[in-house]
Amino acid sequence: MGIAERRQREKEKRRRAIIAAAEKVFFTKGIEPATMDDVAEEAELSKGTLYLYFKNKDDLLHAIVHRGLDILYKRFEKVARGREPGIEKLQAIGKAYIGFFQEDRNHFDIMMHKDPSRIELTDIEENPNIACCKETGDRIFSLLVQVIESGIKDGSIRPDLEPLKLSITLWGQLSGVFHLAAKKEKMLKQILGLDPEDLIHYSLELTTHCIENTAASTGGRE
Amino acid sequence: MGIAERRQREKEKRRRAIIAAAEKVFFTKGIEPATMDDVAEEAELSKGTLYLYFKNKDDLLHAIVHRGLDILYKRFEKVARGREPGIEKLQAIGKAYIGFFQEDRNHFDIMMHKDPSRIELTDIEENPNIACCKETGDRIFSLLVQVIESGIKDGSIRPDLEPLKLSITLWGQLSGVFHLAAKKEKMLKQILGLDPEDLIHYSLELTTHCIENTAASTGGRE
DNA sequence: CCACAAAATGACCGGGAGTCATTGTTTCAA
DNA sequence: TTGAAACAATGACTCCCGGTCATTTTGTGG
Repeated sequence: MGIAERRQREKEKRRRAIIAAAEKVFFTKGIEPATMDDVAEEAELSKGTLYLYFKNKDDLLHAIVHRGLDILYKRFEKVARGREPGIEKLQAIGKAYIGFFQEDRNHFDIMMHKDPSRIELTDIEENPNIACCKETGDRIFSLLVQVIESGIKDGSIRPDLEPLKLSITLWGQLSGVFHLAAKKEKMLKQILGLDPEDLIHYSLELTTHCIENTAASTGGRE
Repeated sequence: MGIAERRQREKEKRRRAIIAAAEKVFFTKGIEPATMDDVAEEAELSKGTLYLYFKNKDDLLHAIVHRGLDILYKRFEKVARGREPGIEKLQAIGKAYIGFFQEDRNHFDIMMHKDPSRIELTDIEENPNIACCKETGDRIFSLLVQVIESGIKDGSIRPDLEPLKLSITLWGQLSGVFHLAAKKEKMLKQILGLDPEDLIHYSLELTTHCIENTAASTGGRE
């Protein structure tokens, strides 16, 4: 009885096709100027059909944000797998974020515009898509917590720091600098003569310096 | 010839009255749900009149953001005046931000929703209100730069840090944590059992520890 | 009292988000 | 083969809201 399953697959496929069309439209026209009719045309569907797959424009946007978060998470995961000291993995995660910023600017911008921190508990029950988006956000947090814990264990990170609090703080701080760098890009460059990426690196160094365990008695690896 | 001047004053007064009405409406209904008709009714004016004083809804919002920034700046200025070491003034600025967060949550929320970093060079020439908003933002930055410079001079802040870069980084980091704390308030409390304000304090401590000059040879003041 | 300007008005327009009655398509039992 | 039930797609339509502009009201000076 594979009919139901086939239908399910086709539905999933169409859903992805709509997201792909929406990305194309949102990326080129910008979020607010882009209309649902635009997306419908790009997807070669009627507008009404879009609303069979997504609750509203916002929901569609969240699906894109979710894809972005997923891509970002995969970048993080890749560099956090190795056996390096925790502090180096944290740095690598920062660099991975910069890579995402440089190479997938479209997703980055949409994520900044409609950032994942919007997602609140109350929404989750009403909206499965958002809930799934939340999961990815949580996955990022727990990855950070793991890395920090491993860093404390291997002595590369100050042992007096609380992994959970620290991971949230780091995430908030880094996002803030990215946000600033992205939104004030022109201003930074033209008025202050600063390179946004340079600023992010600066922020990373500052933070790293601040959490690394300088009093490590185990005479350093390497 | 005081007629032109009086007219000018009256215009200014009406402008402020509209902003006051808009604050009332935006604060209670929320930014997107609130309509220009709502504001017009609250201000006891016709909708058309609003557009004699503000270019559009966004412009009106910026006026409110500007007021918020101004209030915040004044708080900063108050605590940055004294003769304390630079590092302590920086901490005090952080605390002042927390005070603003607690006591003027409405402005805070609007500033987070439509953050000042939106303001780009290109807009400035077309829109005097935005330009004036930018000024307040710059005032905050230059205050930070001053405090950092004073801190380096008095030996309380690491001398190898670049005041301009640092001030922007700190501002970005702090805003990021505030943003997270505000937007994920429920999630932090309910799932992780963390108090948002606690988190901000944590972030502040972390950063302070990171920029203070521990190698100060001058055996500490006090 | 008129003429002119400045200020205010609100009916109106355009456009986009979201709906829903209708139409088209697939499945399957009789 | 057919017809009816479930499922999927449609697009004309409604509603709402930001923004406009021809018209009216108010204030000023001769």
